[in-house]
Amino acid sequence: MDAKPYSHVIEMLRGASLRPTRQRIALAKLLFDDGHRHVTAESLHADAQEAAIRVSLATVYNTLHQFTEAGLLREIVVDSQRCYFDTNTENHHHFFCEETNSLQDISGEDVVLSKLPAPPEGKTIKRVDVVVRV
Amino acid sequence: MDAKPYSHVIEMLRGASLRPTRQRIALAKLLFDDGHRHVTAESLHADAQEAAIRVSLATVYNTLHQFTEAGLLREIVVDSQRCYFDTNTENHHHFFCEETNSLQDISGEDVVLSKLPAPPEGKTIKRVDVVVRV
DNA sequence: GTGATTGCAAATCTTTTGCACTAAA
DNA sequence: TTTAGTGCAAAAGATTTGCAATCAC
Repeated sequence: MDAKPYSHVIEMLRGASLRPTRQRIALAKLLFDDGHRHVTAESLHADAQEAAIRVSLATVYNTLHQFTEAGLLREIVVDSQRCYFDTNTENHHHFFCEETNSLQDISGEDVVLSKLPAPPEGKTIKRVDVVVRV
Repeated sequence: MDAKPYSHVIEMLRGASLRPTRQRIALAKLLFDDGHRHVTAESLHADAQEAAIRVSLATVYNTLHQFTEAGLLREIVVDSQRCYFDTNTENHHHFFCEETNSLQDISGEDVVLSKLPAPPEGKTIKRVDVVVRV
């Protein structure tokens, strides 16, 4: 497997006004170099350890939240005990297997909501999340 | 406001093979006597304190889970930091206001999913949850 | 150099657990 | 009496925070 260059993640970070530090670059490469991923802070920290990247768990948490605020990641709520983050930020939904605690993307086109109620007075719909529990 | 009798919650508990103890009866009355409610363990514990019901937080947690297993409550996942429980166990969905952390029911008929993908190999759909974030 | 970022350890918050005590049957 | 249920305090697990050390610019 070819190691990809650093330039593209550095660009991405600069674009998000995030200083391209060693830790952020390494985590961004883990997250974005191999197609879409679903991670938790713990799992990404473990991946980093395995890849011999020295980064603390606190920094992983901070980084995941900064990336999410910058729109590079999306937080998925499927379990009230753990935060999941998705590198796919397009309109889409999820299968969640409660047995293995694993997520699988459902493309936006494969779910059609043909009826939806109006939001409560004075509110605007920010997002509609569909979770199919299997 | 008329105090309702105890008999109906005692029946309900017996029906669920749960011994009708003082604490369970009191919590069941708080939960089911006034229409549908959305609670967290903390909020129900606070309600109990206010109603001068002596019950520990651990018992509130245990009770909420027992009620959920018995099908009297349903757990709703909208926030990865906290568990919410809904006294409405019918097919329905939710608005979730991220500003106030409050839930509002959407009746089952008001959401129509006209397209849904097939579940992954060997899996069965257990439930489809739609959360409209406002 | 200067201010942003990091690491660590401690703190926080929600939830669970172990065990002696109490109460329903 | 017998066994399920409860309370408390301690433990556990996820996440956040404070602050000194380090790094990007």
